Amino acid sequence: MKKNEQVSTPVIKRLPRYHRYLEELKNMGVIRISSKELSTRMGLTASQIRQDLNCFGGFGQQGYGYNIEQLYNEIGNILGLSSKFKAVLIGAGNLGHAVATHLRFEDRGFDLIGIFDSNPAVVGQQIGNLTVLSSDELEQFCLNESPSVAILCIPSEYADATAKKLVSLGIKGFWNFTQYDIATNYKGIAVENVHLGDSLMTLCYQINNIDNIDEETK
Amino acid sequence: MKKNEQVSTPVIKRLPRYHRYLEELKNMGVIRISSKELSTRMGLTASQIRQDLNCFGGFGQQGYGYNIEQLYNEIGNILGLSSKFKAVLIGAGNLGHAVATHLRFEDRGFDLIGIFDSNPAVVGQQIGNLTVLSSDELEQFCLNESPSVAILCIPSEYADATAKKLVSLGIKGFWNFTQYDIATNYKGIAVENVHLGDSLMTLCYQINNIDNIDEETK
DNA sequence: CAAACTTGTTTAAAATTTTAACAAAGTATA
DNA sequence: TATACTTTGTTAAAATTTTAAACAAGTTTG
Repeated sequence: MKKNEQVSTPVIKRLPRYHRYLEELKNMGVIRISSKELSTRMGLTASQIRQDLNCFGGFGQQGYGYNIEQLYNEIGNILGLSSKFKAVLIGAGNLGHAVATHLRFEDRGFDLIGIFDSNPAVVGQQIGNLTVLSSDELEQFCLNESPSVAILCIPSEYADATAKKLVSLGIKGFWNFTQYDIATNYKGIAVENVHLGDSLMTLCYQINNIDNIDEETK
Repeated sequence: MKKNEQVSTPVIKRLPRYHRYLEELKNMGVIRISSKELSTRMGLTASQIRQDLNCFGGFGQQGYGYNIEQLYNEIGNILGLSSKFKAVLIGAGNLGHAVATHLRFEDRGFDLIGIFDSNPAVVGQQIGNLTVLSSDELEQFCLNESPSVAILCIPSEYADATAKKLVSLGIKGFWNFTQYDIATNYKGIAVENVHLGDSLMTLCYQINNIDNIDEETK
């Protein structure tokens, strides 16, 4: 580790991407790579890669480049992927169900330990190795297990109240799939707002303006 | 409409958020709002809102502010939400299923007209008012229906080949839920990469660095 | 009519990204 | 071993983008 300064958000957001490319290279059996070659693969400049990595320390070697497995592990450490933050999923509808089964939480610093829904038709359902519990049990569950993260897959109108309640129960981070914006500058609370609807609208804009997009790339 | 210059990506990405807040205000029956009040609600500056909107024209009135319904409609027009781009969903696993049922495509410029999967156990399944078709039928379907958008909810290893094939079949935009990065500077192709895994890793970093996050907000 | 608002627009400041450059340290090779 | 080559870490500077501030001009309101 090197600097004590605040690392900028754009840099942080690029780390998972580096991690992905390095994982792929690792799986392909590649041993080492230079910032130059990685940059052409990723569509960045070598300079940016070196500068991003240098926010955290020097992981490469002059004349050699980066050892892929080592760099992969280093970035994993920076992201803290070996954490085991306990997570609860609130809302086990279609989306919640998919989120619970689709993401590899264990590889990304989380341990999904509880799923809750208010719909009696869903309560009791088995998802992965968890049984959906009633929302009525959420409070007691939090007192017992002290999860640190909540994944919100509930209707937007309940988001604000639910988030407030969860904060009072000790939740420290939200992965928010509702349309509601959870304030990102809440005291000591971490928030990732996903907002799939926004993404879809952005795509709509892009398609409507493809000519301009081309213009931009020139 | 006003300027011919290219509007920057961050501005575009904020439009759906404005749209959301205005929709909420509209539903609450509020008639008008000033950039000042909207800014405090959204946690932005009034200046930024006025400058963002001015990329597209002047929709307000001095001394009055903005008419909420009018501004809501204007932003909808800018985004092109009344388009009816034909969309196909590739991959009807948990995630694809959720995406198909959870998003209100009609309100966001799209019309989901086909769902495809290669798993025989899934083909024939009913999702909303659509029946899952076999991937073998995709090509013919595209030739018949000419969809302009593809939603990718398939394993990452098939993403590249599938995207290439779809482009050759006339697809103009991708909503990509795979881990693979679809090149965003492809000819005249629009891409929205969702990358839920990246988002989760970013959340992990944030929680591991909550102290620093607080520091940042000071 | 005058005071209070609030926009559209300009100008300035701040932050971020990109590019360039290069000494130092390693690798490869003869 | 010596020499040429590679490539990092780091600094500095330029370019771009984003954010904020400021204000004239037009509206509303009492």
